[in-house]
Amino acid sequence: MDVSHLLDPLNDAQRQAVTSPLAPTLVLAGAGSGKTRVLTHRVAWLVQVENVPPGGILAVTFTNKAAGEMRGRIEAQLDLPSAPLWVGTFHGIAHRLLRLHWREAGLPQSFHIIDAEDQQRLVKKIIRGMELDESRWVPREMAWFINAQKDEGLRPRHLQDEGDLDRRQRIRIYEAYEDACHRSGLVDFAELLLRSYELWKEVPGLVEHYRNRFAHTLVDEFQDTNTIQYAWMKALVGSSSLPFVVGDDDQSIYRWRGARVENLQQFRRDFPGVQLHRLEQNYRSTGTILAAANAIIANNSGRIGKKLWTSDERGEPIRLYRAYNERDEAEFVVNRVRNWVTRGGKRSDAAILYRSNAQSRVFEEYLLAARVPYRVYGGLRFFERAEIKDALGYMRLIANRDDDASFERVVNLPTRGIGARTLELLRAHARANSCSLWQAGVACASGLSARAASCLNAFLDLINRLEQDVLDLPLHEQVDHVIQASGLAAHHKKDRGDRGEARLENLEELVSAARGFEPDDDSMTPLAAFLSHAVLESGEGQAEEWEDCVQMMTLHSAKGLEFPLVFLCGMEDGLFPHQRSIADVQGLEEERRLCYVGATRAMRQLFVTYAEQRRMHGVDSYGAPSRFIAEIPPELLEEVRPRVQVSRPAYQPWRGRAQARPTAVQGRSAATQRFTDDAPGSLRLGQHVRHEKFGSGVVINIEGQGSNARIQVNFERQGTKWLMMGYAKLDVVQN
DNA sequence: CGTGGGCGGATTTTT
DNA sequence: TCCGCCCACG
Repeated sequence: MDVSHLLDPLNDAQRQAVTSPLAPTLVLAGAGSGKTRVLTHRVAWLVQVENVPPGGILAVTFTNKAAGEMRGRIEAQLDLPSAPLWVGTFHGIAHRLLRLHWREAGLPQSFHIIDAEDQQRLVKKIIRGMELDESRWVPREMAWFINAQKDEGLRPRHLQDEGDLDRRQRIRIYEAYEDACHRSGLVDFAELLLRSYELWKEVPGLVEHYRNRFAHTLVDEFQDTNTIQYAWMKALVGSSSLPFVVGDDDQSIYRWRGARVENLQQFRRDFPGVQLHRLEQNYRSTGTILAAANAIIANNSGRIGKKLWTSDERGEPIRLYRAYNERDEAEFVVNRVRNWVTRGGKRSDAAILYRSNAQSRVFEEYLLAARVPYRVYGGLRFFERAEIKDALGYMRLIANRDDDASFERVVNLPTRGIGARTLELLRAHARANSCSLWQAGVACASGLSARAASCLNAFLDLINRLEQDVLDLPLHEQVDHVIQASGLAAHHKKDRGDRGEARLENLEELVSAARGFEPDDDSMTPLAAFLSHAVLESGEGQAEEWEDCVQMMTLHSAKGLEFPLVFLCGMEDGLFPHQRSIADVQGLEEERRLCYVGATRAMRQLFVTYAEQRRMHGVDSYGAPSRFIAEIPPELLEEVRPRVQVSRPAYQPWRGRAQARPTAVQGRSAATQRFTDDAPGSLRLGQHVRHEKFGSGVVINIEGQGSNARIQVNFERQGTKWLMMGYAKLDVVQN
């Protein structure tokens, strides 16, 4: 068979990896080195050259997006439907296994998946049920604890209190949580993985069956696997199936949620004779950007080792901007974006990256003021919105009356006279009889006041009736009917204004989502399949109209993306690297990897900015420039400094000795200092000025324009004052 | 049962 | 500073 179409588009290293002999294989794939291409071509190679039937291949990723992309590219590559291949996320595949083997897994056939929010609510409910102090046993932290145990493969019975009373209590909460999940048939995300791992371990013959079926297991982003995912893969692969894993230890940024970079090294130990390939040629960035990224990451210890190179030109230097404060930083970035657009660039080619979400606000304000369209990634996603979860709550209750979380969610939404008193009674009854709230409702209807009883009965009847109404309807009509008949639609319609309207639109969008939904698993009802889909696939991009806009996101969410123009903002010690990660080496190295990820997002031009002063949580703080800046070789950097210039002739530059500010990069002065045209030609924030009466100070705010503008100056001796531009006699201090 | 004010807490995020 | 949560009040 002619395989030239398969191999021609590959470079040497990629070709080596794709055609790797049938042995355990590890591909170290640097940023932008064509990792996905290698994975998809490997699948095609296995099918077309090694004659592996597509059904014998399992490909695992972390995100639905990556899974979708891989599936699409495999289909294009093979030119046949990829249905027989199992391509999915760890969670999606675990889910599929549990649906197929629910009995062996000890789950009810109708088990439901709960998302992180549901989980936290449930944990909170349990803590309350145990009459524990919620400020001491913080639900969020307890949920975290439970997930961390599950990620390590640990059940309560595996845990010892070690004589520690706190720990003992945490284990009890974990136990109580497990009981509750069991009673209601609920499965959280970590449980999907752990349960399917236990399936391998405890059901005789099952893992052998899958081992035989999947002769090849491919794993993407291997550096992100946690303990249980690694153990799961290892158990599946056994000694007869062949693993092909791709990852980059330098891009491991999820240690804090259980990811183990060590799994890469562990893989080499666990599978002797591993074929190791390195993809080091980068097709994304300029030489300068790569040199900087390489230099930064070289400061980490214990790397497997890898050095990116490119045949691309050196390109522009990395530009460093030292802002006076976060507003100045935002203004600079916005000006640069406008500049880019003026010169014909697309807004969507520009990305503003930052360490934490809170930083987006200032950028948003300035982009808004400059009327530059933007999009912030990382808000609530479609299926996480309250109104959507309410509607799904009804659907879930229809599918499973014992789903307490959904019961509580919708029992009084819209309000129908079932208040806290009634609910407390039901909870007590449910607790006493170890039954669900629904069962408690059926049982205690008589023990309530006539009024409460009739309200409650009306609700029980409503749910029963909805189930009947919906029985023979196609999925989207089921959803529509429930939204209407439950009163949810009317409830939001009452709320005049943007918010209610937006919620109604989202509910309509839910109906469309249901209309477009294609179940991929016929062991479930379409409704059950849709509900699982809604939890596992949180709906990124749902109902998002696409416009050419500036992209804003955290460094974490930028992983895997690329942009011609990138701004790495807020590069200050304490913010990035984050204060909470600075103390230990591991934490700091992860921050450094994050910096590496950020830098390697840039294709043509990288800007690095930091603010000398930053207002956070209402307090001003003064951070030193990020230590990562100093790790960039100075010859790659060019410091951008605003031209110190006054727009109005009224301001006479003060002819004193220039106040030298410390150079941006500590201990280095090689960064080329050049005055550029960034200042809009007026007094800028951070400008040192002198007033004949108040003395010297610093401009900290500017409002308005022209002679009507007001400026706020922080005077050394007099404190802050607002001054009218037109009247104040200010001298600019050259600095 | 719904709202407003006081309080505490405030990396990073997918599934 | 700002957001979300809880409780007290109308």
